[in-house]
Amino acid sequence: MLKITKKTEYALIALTHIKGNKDLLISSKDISKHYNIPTELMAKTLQLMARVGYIKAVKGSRGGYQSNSSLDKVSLKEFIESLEGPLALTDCSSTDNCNQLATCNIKGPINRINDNLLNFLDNISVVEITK
Amino acid sequence: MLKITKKTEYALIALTHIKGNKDLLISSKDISKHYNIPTELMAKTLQLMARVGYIKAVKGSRGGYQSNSSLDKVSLKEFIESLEGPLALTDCSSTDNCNQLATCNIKGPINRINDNLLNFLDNISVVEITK
DNA sequence: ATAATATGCGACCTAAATAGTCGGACATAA
DNA sequence: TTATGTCCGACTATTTAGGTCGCATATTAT
Repeated sequence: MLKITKKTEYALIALTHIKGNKDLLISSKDISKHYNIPTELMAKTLQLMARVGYIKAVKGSRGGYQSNSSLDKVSLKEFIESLEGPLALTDCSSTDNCNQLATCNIKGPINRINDNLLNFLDNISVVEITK
Repeated sequence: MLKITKKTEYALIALTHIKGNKDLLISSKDISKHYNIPTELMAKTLQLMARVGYIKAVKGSRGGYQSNSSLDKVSLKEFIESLEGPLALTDCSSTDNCNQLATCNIKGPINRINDNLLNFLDNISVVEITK
């Protein structure tokens, strides 16, 4: 309930580690071993972050990942959503497939809270975590 | 991701409905039909709320539920936790069964964010939703 | 009395989301 | 040409959420 996923956790741990070793190439295995994270899952998560552009990948032997500048302006909301999809407190906040939609008596307040929550996450910068 | 559960949703809808019909006895079926909520699940949720003390139950034919005053001071955090258990952004925020605990490099910032988030939910009163 | 209609409660089942695994392709340096 | 990387999709397992069922108890109307 209200938890962030392991994927997001692993992503933040990895990102922090990579940023802490600026200019060095860090392999997926390095990180997964260091932090006791399942190898394949760590690999997949790093690939995802590379695809999105948060880190730079270097292929081949002696390859690895490198910190990519310019994620200073990325908010936690943006970060999570780019890895996991849209954030919302309820279904009706993002989609409209809800069986109570027509008669719902808490839609207004809930959506207001949802907005405030997303705003809260949007005002947290990822670098507040990774630095 | 970050969603509140249906149980909480149903609880809030029911509570709002019951409070809107002050002094009247509202049955579980009434609510489940009105809002298109699975009967048994609505029943269970109402029983839970009655047990916690948010509403008052009257058994027997012509029985039902009634609004219980003095939930004005209940926060959304308190409400959710009493129905679902402790809220936390990560495992390490509430328990200590985490495989990264020893080496984790984001524990500090994450727990700070967790605190702020819980604080945010603790500053929302349930009546802001139900009224 | 007893039938009808409520709540109370635990065990159970199902569905969906999350977490983790596997196999194989491609890239590059030693 | 081998060792060591990233890349990627499909797959399986586990956990959590969502929903169902059966039976007990309480109360009221008939």
